Amino acid sequence: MPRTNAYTSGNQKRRLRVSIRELARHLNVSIGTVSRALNGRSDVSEETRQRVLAAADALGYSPNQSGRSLRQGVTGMVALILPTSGKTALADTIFMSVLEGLRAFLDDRKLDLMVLLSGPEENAYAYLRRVAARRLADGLIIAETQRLDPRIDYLLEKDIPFVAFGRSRSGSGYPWIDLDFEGVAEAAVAHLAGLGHRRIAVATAASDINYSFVFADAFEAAMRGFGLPFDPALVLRVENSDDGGYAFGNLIFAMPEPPTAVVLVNEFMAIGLYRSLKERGLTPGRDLSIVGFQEEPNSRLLAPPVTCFRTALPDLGARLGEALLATIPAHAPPETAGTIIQELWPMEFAQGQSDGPPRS
Amino acid sequence: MPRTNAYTSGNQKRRLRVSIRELARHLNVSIGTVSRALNGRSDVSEETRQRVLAAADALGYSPNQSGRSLRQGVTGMVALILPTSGKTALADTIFMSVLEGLRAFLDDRKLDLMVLLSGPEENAYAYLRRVAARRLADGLIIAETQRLDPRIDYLLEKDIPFVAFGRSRSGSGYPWIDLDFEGVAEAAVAHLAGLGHRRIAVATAASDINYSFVFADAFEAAMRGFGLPFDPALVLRVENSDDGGYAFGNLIFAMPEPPTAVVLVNEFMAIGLYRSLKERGLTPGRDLSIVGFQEEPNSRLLAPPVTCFRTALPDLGARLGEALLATIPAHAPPETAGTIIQELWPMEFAQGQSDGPPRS
DNA sequence: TGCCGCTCCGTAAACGTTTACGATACAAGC
DNA sequence: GCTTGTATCGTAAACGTTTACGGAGCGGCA
Repeated sequence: MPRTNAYTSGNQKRRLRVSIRELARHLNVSIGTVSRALNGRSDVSEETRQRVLAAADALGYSPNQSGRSLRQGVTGMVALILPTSGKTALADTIFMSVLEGLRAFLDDRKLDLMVLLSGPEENAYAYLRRVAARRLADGLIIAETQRLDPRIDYLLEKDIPFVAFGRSRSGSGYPWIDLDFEGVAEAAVAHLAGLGHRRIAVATAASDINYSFVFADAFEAAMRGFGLPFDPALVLRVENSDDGGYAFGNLIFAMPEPPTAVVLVNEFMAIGLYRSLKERGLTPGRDLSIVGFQEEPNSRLLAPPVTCFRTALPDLGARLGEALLATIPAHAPPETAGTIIQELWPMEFAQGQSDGPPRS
Repeated sequence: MPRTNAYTSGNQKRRLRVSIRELARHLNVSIGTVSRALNGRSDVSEETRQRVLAAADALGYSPNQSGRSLRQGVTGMVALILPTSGKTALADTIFMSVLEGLRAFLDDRKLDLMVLLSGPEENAYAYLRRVAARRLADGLIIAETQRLDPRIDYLLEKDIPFVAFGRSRSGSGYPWIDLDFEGVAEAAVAHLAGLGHRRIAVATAASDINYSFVFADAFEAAMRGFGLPFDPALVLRVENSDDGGYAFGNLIFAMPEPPTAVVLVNEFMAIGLYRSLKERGLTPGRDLSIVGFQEEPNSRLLAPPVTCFRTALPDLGARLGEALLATIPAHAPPETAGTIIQELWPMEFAQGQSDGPPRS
């Protein structure tokens, strides 16, 4: 197929795309020299380098990425794969902050970040396979790890560099960063126990996301650790959204003996829970103590402000970048090359006004 | 540099990546035949095709995207470039819905969507140049178009297929989809005028985003059109966020003669404005009529619900995809090939409870 | 003069595909 | 038997880079 260099059909014919070959011909030098000049190698005279740079600018030349990565075996890109679950608003706001930190981190290292949307959760695995096999990126970041996550098994088997945002029971020995759900559960229970609460409920996510199990287990361990009575009926798995929090509220107040305090696995739920309380004429912090998880930008709207655990999400994003790069031979800084980073990310306590001593 | 096919250093040596050449050698056929078999061409016997498919699966072969796009001149990807402005929450929630529609649309056509984050607004142009020149994607979608947007000039000059989400004064004859700000402004003013309001303020964005000017201008035209007094002091440009809405509230109530109704360019502002009203003991809909723009998921939390104009964002995303594909020769469906789609996207009125007749 | 080393540049191979073209084998038609 | 057509496959070029290697030119030194 003879694809001659296309011209626009307009009156001023204009070359669509100039290759390094044409640039070299235009300069009367070899393409090797052009490449060396553009890539800042030393074995080219300063004079020709300037000539090349000037001509490249004049002709609007820029290297073709496909040719480049084909030859070098490296794309210079990092992909983050995000399930765009319809309701799971986690992708929306919290993640944007993590993303910004990650992006800035990669930007400093001349790498580009591309976010790929895998669509609804059930397609996540199929999508990953499609994308990973094509080697669009030098490394992958997967999010919202499931309790058993076939993506992890696949990536391990194929030896594709990746880091997981969240743990999983699948595979082992792979890099991950996860929020310190255990630490939060313990600190939350300690805080509430210190206020005098003994009957504490927990709201965790109903999906297969790994942390929903981790958090529930950690909660139980903490309750027992502090010598509080643990009632399995007070561990409720609801939808991971504000609607889930609303449902949670309805559930606990339908109990013969409602809890006096609750711990939420995230703050989306706080929004709905507040709504549920309001409908009953109850006040957060007085009639029910609420401790949330990661601060969610929109929960600033809530009054009274939610007592929660939080962290600097952009820093977390940057750390994800570090963990990923350490597993990519071509991009790993010498000091961390080959290191497998597995890290629980600490959260700090932020006192709000949604908690207090039990009322009765 | 002889990069022999690498092996892992583990005990069970495993080929990292198998190329079409090795697959062909393993099958004792030519690489041409393998390629034809995998790509579903007709000039290969059904028997060999099955053999090839089986072997490809067994060896875990999948084609290298760089080689593929180098040869074909097409990447099969579409890039959406998103400024990740720190405060402009527009990127966060509204955009996710548009994205999902766009993703599904492209997915049906075997194209992949990558979202690229250009960082803070001031870097948007530099980032676009970097990314566009490398031809990572067959087409680009740019968002948050500025009043004068150098990105558009650049893309037009380089003949790179793109569609803009939002109009601009830069360039012309390029495809875009934009919300019907003019229609909304007129309908909003008509609605409020019908309720008896004469003194109406508008809150628009303080940034250089194009629609903030369009909206303000359309508002003025509508006011004059309905024979209402137009007071330039009632056109306020505030930060495009809930904080901006809060500031807007403080501004109008500091006026000697506050407006009785307001129109907001988006609903983030409604959140802050409600806060401002609440602090003054005022009630939306009774003390101040509020008409918002695109419904924002989190504004569901507001009570009373905001009267606003909205639309099905995923459909809009799909339309963006159509407009883009029409400009990409390799991907355009025959019926729209070469068409330049420029479209104002209609919004529909949604009656809430944040408006009513003026009080005094 | 002969040799060495350095600077600069050209040559060509290689990365992994796709695909136009030609070659082969075989069946069908005269 | 010869020609023609069809099905199937191999060959090789091409996409746009990067880079190992070698060669030319030149100055310095013994």
